Amino acid sequence: MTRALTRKGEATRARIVAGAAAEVRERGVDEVRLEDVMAHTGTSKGQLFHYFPDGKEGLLLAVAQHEADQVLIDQEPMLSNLTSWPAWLAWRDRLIERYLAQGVKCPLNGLLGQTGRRAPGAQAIVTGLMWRWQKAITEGIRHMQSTGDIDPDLDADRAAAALLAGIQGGVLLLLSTGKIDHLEAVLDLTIDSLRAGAPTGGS
Amino acid sequence: MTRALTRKGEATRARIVAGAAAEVRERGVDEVRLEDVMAHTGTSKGQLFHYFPDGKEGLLLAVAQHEADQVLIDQEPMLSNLTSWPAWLAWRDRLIERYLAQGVKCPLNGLLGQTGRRAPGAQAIVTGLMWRWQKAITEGIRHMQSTGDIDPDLDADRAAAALLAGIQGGVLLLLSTGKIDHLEAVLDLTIDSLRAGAPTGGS
DNA sequence: CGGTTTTTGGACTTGCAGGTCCATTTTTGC
DNA sequence: GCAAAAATGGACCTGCAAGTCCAAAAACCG
Repeated sequence: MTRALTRKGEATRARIVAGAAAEVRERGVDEVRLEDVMAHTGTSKGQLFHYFPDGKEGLLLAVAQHEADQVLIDQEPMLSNLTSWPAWLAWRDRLIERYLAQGVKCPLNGLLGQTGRRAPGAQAIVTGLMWRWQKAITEGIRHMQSTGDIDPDLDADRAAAALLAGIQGGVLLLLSTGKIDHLEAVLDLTIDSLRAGAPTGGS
Repeated sequence: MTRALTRKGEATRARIVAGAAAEVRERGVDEVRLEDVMAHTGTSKGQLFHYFPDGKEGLLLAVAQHEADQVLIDQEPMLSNLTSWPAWLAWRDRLIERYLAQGVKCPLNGLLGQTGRRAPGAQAIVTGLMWRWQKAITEGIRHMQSTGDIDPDLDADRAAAALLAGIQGGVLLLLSTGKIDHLEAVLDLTIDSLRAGAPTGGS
């Protein structure tokens, strides 16, 4: 665990991870060859195995963590601020925008389901990401409940789970069909549904 | 296109596809070697390339089609019969049951997103599956609208898109986390939401 | 400085899995 | 039954990509 990385070393390592991540986004996990990474980052095989002694697997794991973190970062500060309906819509817009821009190049498409089976570590990364994501949504719902904008009787965690699943599915369908419609529909209808349950306008 | 397959030939071909499908479910798409298929189906390399001249790619394509069809078949007759709330719940139960049993072994996990990029044909298979699936849901919603059980003003296609996305995400999360909670939450909450919008009990 | 450790480059090895080929056996259809 | 076509078995080829190794260069640190 004690790392002996000099400045330069750390920079190189970071460059490799970033380059590998780009390569994964571009070609997909299974299609990435170490040579691609080397070419893309201007490094040699010696370096790759110097910084990632476990070889490709270790590198991909680092990439996965890097990308997983990025997914949540990209949603900030909206995701941590779901305190009003306009804020929810702003988050919605950010999601749409982000995934529209990303298009087919999902950095985690290989991770979900498949890679989870590969490395036990990858499983943990995905699970962790989903866990954090859902937790943030739950907190948003709870806040809206505290302000009376959402029915306090609603199971916040369950609703967050459903919304998260919807988002994942929406992204998945974006990946396979190229259309963002599903993601949009999920976000709009689910948020509407949350609003509808509010004590304000209900039965 | 002119096939010259004898009885035996057809049987062997089917055996290969079925065996390969099992193998894909078991090990995942990328981890399947032709030798695995050969061992599992008691066939030789000559046979594989005899029935699938395009090699692995052609075989996997056949497997994909086979599995995609199965996904919808497994939901019958419920999926084509969403004509009452109990019927909807029966469908829900069937989905839960099916995916609970299937667990991590999703035959299409490699297809979604990733393989879609690989073969242009795989893309079409997934898109086709999603299209048919969504269409069936849409028809269910339309029927419920016709009987007054769902608000006629609801955009059935959009609602179906959202539900489909939710299901996909639920399955995805089942694959990565091993828990069926997300799928359950999506189904229950979405169906509830459809009911809530009904003219019967609404504002 | 100068010894030590880290970083870097790249040639080389290795194993594997997809794909080719052809000889042999079986089935078909008349 | 017999010729043609299809089915089968398996040896062989081939290319690729991960991983190994070591020697040279650069950075670190007292």
